Amino acid sequence: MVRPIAVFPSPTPELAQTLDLGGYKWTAVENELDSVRSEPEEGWFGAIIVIDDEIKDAWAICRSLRRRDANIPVILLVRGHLLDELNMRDELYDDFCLDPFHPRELEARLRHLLTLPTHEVRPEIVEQGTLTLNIETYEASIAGRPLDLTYMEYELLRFLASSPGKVFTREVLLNRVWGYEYYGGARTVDVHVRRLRSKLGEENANLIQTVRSVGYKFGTARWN
Amino acid sequence: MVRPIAVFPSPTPELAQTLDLGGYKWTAVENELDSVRSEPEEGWFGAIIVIDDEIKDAWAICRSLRRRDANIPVILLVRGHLLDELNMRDELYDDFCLDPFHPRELEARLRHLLTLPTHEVRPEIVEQGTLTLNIETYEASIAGRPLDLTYMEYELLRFLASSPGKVFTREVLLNRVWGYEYYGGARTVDVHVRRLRSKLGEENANLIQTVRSVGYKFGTARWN
DNA sequence: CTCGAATGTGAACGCCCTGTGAACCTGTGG
DNA sequence: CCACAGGTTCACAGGGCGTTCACATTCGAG
Repeated sequence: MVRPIAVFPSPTPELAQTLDLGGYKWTAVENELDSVRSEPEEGWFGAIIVIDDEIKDAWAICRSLRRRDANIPVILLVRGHLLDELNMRDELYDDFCLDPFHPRELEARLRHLLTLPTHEVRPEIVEQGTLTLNIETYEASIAGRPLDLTYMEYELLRFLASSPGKVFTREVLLNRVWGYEYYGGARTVDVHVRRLRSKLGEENANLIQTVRSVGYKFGTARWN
Repeated sequence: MVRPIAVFPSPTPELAQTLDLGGYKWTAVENELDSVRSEPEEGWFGAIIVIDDEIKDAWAICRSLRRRDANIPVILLVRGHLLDELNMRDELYDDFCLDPFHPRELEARLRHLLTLPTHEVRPEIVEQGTLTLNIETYEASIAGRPLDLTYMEYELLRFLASSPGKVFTREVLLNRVWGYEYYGGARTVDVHVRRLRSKLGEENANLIQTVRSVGYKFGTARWN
């Protein structure tokens, strides 16, 4: 996952290390305003809020996150003597971990909360312009018109569309979408791109753009 | 709350005391079969499963609870050196607590998980289009015509129909409907799907749709 | 403009996924 | 002991679709 986790306040070295080792991207936020301003366009992946000195600020951020999008997973780090703070505020967080924490416990909680799609009430959907991909149902549609895609076409389109504008070489695509080492079938990508374009329709074929001598990218067409 | 919490295995004095002081009713269960047999008519309020000696039994109970997809909240009590057990089994529990536990931490987790209104009571009747499933009587009918389904056919149909449109892999279906680890009998799912389709009748056979290379789903597009 | 490399395009091959019928196994009731 | 129902596994056939190839077209450097 590329989306960052919001961390309040600036994490201790132990916390930063645990996040880094877990492969998570994170961004420190200093206050509620910051948690809004620093939020990336795709939204936070989750939030880790330390309940310690600045208790009021911490809860303010939680409320702010809940108000904006109830589905952002929130994990609290809380000192034992502050456990009572959680009482009557159950709706402001999803999980908590006693601080100081055991790295493996926090790791397990992060994995459980963040990698499990069950907690996401909203259907997992990728949207780019008029293109909509529903991860749960494996359905795709563009401008309301449903697309009948095969498995590989769907996977390729999803991969491209989830990083709009970014160029991928054929080799990278084979690795990430097909999942095996490059064996010499680079043209396979071309053919799938072609079928995708034809299924996207005349007016949307340029959603997948060729970058000559490099590869392909997904981009909303701004000129015709 | 009157519904009891299932506790596996028989709780230690500390655990029993924590539950009693929290005002929870609880029932000790000894094994998977017990967790089904002892379940009150209104269903369990939640479950506390200790991951310790009888690991396999513990997970079997979790799978069994998850099988009747009423969202029974499951909290694990796990020794630190067994944390790895949780890996890849995220769908089998909702929260965990390191054991030995601090009473106030467990108390907070119980309150957080059990008092939140996220866990609704299991539905008595599932209706999707012309399909009707009566949970109590195990009766199914489509367009008024009653269906004569076997137990597994009924469970499979109910699971699929309760998340219309969502695609499930054979592996997930074996886990959630059959309730065991995936050992290679994926074709079992195919055969049951085929029988379901034939019993649904010619005109409704497409209610269960094949998503090639992925799995099966119930119904068609949700978003149209 | 010319040429070579990169990409688009149509078609054909063949693997692997799924549907399907039937056998096998297990438990239950008579 | 047999008959039967229901669940699981197996073998085989058909077809979808991913891959590859040959050829056409386009692009860009010089």
